[in-house]
Amino acid sequence: MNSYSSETEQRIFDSAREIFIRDGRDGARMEEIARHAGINKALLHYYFRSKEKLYRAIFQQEFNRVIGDLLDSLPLDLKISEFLESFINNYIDRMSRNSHVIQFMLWEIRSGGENMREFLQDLFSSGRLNFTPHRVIKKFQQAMRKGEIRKADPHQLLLNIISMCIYTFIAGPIIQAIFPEINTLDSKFIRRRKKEIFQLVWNGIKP
Amino acid sequence: MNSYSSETEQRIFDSAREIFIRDGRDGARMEEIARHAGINKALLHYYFRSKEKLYRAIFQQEFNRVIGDLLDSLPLDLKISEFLESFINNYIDRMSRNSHVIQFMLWEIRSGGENMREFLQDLFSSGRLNFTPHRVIKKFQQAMRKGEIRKADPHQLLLNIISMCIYTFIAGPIIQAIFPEINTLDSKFIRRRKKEIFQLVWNGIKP
DNA sequence: GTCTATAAGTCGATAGAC
DNA sequence: GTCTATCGACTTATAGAC
Repeated sequence: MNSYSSETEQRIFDSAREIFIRDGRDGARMEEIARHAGINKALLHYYFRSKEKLYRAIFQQEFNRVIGDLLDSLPLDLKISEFLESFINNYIDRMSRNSHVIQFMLWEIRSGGENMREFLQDLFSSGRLNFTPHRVIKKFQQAMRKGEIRKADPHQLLLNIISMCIYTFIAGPIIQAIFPEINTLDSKFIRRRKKEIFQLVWNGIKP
Repeated sequence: MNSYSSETEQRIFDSAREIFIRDGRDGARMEEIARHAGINKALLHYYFRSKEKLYRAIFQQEFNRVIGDLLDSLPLDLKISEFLESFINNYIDRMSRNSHVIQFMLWEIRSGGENMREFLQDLFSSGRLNFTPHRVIKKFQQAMRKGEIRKADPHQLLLNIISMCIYTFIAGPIIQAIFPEINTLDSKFIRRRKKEIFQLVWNGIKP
């Protein structure tokens, strides 16, 4: 996987990732990426022909890492309540680890999202995921048929759960501006978040 | 309120808003704003001394409009189930009307969020809101004491509701990439969204 | 592969005429 | 108030030496 043709290329990648995530596609400066990597601008263009190409490379790598990490290895054969709890815990843990990258990707979404669409296509069609949103939908539908949970729109249910898991990591600073006593990255807050989301969901859909 | 010293100033504002929201602070170009307003760069600097000042003016205006619109005029004296339904319906309606602005503000949040903190402070201390997050928290606490809803962490409950109301408008393009059959801005989807959020919440917390 | 130097172009801002 | 013209700083990208 992460085998680069040289150590320099790896250093460029690391620097570019950090600076693109911090400043965005337009705010990032090639000179700063070079300086941070301990080289100069010319060498940057020797490895990646343009800023755009470098950006796309970084974006794709981060996208696959985060989304892959997110969708991979979640046990679909658990009974529904345990599955939900496991799903929520997993999702929140992975989000809290990647909150800065999430916001970086949101910016990309805004500028059309063609990159995201393309990369998602790649990821789903690659077959290297044992876990896709569509399988979760099917699991919900099965549980509803068996009467293990109330009948509801399975897509809306999934969106509800994902919304609750992800939003505090997107809007952290604004939440803290309104409620100064909350620190959205604090481990205590995160633990409570998992518990309260699961309780609301489970009470909301159990038969 | 919206009384500008001239029609030109108004045209500048309209153009700047559109382009800042579309391209962000760094991506926006003064020349394009000028051209779009039917004037030239020099006149832009005649009215607003710098790009930064123009940006701040736009941001503050949009921020106050959206947040004010959001927090204003929500009946706190309804009984809790009706209040929740009204809150969710209101929130989603206002979000769907302002989804592009929301994403614009999220980008601002990322770059530190000092602007947001400052403007929020202004808004809450101005006293011109009859509705604040803290009052919602108090309403939840009251309802819990009276046994009208289950006991839970009121901050977490509010975050849960807001998350569900807002997330689909932030992540629209990625949701559509995964589920092509969903259009997050379609009025049918929005109506179903309101219904399913309320049902999950109410089933989740009713006594 | 890595560097210095600089081309080529863009952008924010201003001077100065009307 | 509005324009043309241009400055000066910055940015991406490349040429060419080593």
